[in-house]
Amino acid sequence: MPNDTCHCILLRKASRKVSSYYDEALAPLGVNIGQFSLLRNINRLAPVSLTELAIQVDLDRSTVGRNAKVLERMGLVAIGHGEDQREAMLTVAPKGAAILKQGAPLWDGVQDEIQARLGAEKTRQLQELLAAL
Amino acid sequence: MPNDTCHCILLRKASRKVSSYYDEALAPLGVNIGQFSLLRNINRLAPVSLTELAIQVDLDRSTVGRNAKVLERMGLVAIGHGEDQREAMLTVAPKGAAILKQGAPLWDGVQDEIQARLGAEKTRQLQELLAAL
DNA sequence: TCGAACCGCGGGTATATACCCGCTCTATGC
DNA sequence: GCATAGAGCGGGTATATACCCGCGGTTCGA
Repeated sequence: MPNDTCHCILLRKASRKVSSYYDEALAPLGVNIGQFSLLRNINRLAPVSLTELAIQVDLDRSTVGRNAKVLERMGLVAIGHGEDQREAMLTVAPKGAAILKQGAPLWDGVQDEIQARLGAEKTRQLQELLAAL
Repeated sequence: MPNDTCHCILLRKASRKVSSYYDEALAPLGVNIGQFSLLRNINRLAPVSLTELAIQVDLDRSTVGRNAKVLERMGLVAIGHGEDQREAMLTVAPKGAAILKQGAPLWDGVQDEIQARLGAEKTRQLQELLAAL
């Protein structure tokens, strides 16, 4: 099996490449796809603790904590405390809600573009394969 | 389109997950899949400059430079100079060759495991889809 | 009620990744 | 031969990501 069919390396390449598509589209808003997606998840689950959010997005808790802190510095997310004093509860700030609204069509654009390029059937295949890995 | 069908986020998740499979398999050698793959590419192209290697592996030159420096610290790669005094020429050190030899069956194992799980047809589909992105 | 187990986080450390800037070396035109 | 343009790198900065450790808050059993 030749080196350039390594599933992992191909996946990583594709991941970097596709991420850059979304990053470019979202660049006018000053956020990247990782930040935008995290913001969406915070919005969906708010108020949510770091631990719960990390589980939901399938990332390490410390990673989510650091990424959330960047969003907080940007003024997109508020980090407060829950009843349990240990918990850092995340909510979307007004500025973050604005980004979500402005970003939605930009995100849709890239999404549609990719689906148009692949076609409906292959798009479905891709979703299925990625879930199966 | 629901949030959890974002092509980008799914790709990133799959990429992290699959990377961890390879990382686990290679852990006994003290290298991760990124390092192992880079080492393979250096071996394939040696002697090779940073710029050329970066083009081949589709990564930023500075990224390749930093990753190569880690491999050098590990004693797996030698970084010398070409005729052009500006060029950093990379070659695989003996210790790196040993890692390549020991790692090959470990890498094959994960590769086979994934293919067995997906089946031949879906494996082919995956390769095709990732290339089309 | 009080100590022990347990849970949630922050921060340290390390790699991965990209963009940009500045330095140095090379090549080219005059 | 020399000045200038261009190429190759290193390093700064910033985010992304994971693992581990220690601190502090909670809870529960004795």
